[in-house]
Amino acid sequence: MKRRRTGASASKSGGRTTATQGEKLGLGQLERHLGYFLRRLQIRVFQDFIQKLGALKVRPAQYSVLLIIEANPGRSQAAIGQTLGIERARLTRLLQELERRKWIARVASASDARSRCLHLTADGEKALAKIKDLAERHEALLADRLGHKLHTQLMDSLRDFG
Amino acid sequence: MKRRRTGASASKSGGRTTATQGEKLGLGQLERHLGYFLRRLQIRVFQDFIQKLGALKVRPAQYSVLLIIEANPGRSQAAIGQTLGIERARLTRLLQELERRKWIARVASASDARSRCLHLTADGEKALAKIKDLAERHEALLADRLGHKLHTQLMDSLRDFG
DNA sequence: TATTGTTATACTCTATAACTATA
DNA sequence: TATAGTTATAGAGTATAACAATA
Repeated sequence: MKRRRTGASASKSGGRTTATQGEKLGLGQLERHLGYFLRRLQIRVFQDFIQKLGALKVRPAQYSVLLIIEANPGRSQAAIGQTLGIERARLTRLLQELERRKWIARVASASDARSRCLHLTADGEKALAKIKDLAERHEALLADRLGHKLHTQLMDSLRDFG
Repeated sequence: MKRRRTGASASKSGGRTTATQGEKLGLGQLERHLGYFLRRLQIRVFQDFIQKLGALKVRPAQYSVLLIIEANPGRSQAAIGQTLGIERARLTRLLQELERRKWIARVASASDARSRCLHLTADGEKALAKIKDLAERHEALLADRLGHKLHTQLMDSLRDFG
């Protein structure tokens, strides 16, 4: 018996009253939903990221925006929002925070007065170097935990759904 | 050319001024992070779930709690929270909503006066039957979109991380 | 008319802390 | 002292709507 899925292992006449410690319940139909397992793993991955990047106070969404700006300097907020699936109102606040920290600059577009072109500042590039270093360690740990084979396999499977 | 990953396809002298429509930027280092793809897919899956269950106003977290109660009637909030990784303060509010809808009942525990045992009501069982029906359609569509082979593969890979 | 970026509101979810009543 | 459940607060993320400036 490896795992107890349904058991009514009541704490009634049990030896100790250590209560509900370590008891795991059955998942029922939840066992059949990919979304559930996807969510659980995603939360674990993000929590590790947030913890590892905690010292620099960088959240996953901020990190993703910095990487996109680095890879596509001079593009508009609209383009970045569309790429990452971040709603423009949310992106505005997110970018304000990055600008407050002097990591990015928003310059008026020459071709469209409504647009603002996004760039990393020198400070931003320096900060991002550190951030990427920590992020790589995070990813390496994740690959270790999942097994490098599964890590690659999952990446390849999921990448085609962006 | 299927997808443009990095291109500097500026809208300067382009034929139309249809702007940023359909332009996708490169992901840069983001391409190497499993968490990113995990998150994107999870969001898509949940959005489809929420849309399909929208008529019944059931969110994924509520659904998961109903299924756990169904599979483990009479258990405490603490046990359910631990199983699903839902913090107890959050679970309290979530259960209050389900109780308000008469889908669950919380009865005082005989063995521990602090505890409340959770059960589905008759209404709750009826509602859950409908909900499960919609949830199965959601899962079937997901399997279709991912391909049944990949769907199974992902389930098997992710299940072992709960 | 449509789009860019901004502000504002509301709701969900997560993370805490503090409190009560029991154990 | 530790646990079960509750209340409250703060922050992130998501979903809207409305607005000004520009296309």
